[in-house]
Amino acid sequence: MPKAKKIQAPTNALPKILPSGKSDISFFEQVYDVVRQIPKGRVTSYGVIAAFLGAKSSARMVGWAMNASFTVRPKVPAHRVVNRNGMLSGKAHFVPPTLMEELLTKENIKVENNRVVDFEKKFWDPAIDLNF
DNA sequence: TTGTTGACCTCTT
DNA sequence: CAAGAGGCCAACA
Repeated sequence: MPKAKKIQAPTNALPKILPSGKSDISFFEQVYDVVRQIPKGRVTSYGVIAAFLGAKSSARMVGWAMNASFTVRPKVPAHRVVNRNGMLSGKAHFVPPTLMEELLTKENIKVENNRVVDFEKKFWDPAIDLNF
């Protein structure tokens, strides 16, 4: 389960402007920006974030971003991100593994069987409250 | 440099 | 309805 692997923040985690002027900031950094703005007491999913950033099929990358999020500052509320079904798939990656559930509980989000209760009500869509 | 591995999602059998 | 496969792309061995 928790392999306790050390993961470094992506080398291109900082805003980066390419000579071609094509790309502005890295995918990872965009993910962090979105996650940081998740309102307290709300949750969202990997896929939605990916889709919001224009990488619909890159939900896995959001997962990787979360994996490295612990090494990134300012801190990212990774516990507010769950999978499509509202399940705490990343729970095992927290230290301790119970931390994710605890943090959510503190924010009035009930968790049962590794799943967020009333997920649809707590769900937060970046496309709604965020204007890019 | 190539191959494997994901905190996922969706479409297809 | 359940299970499998493909796709995405960065990090690692």
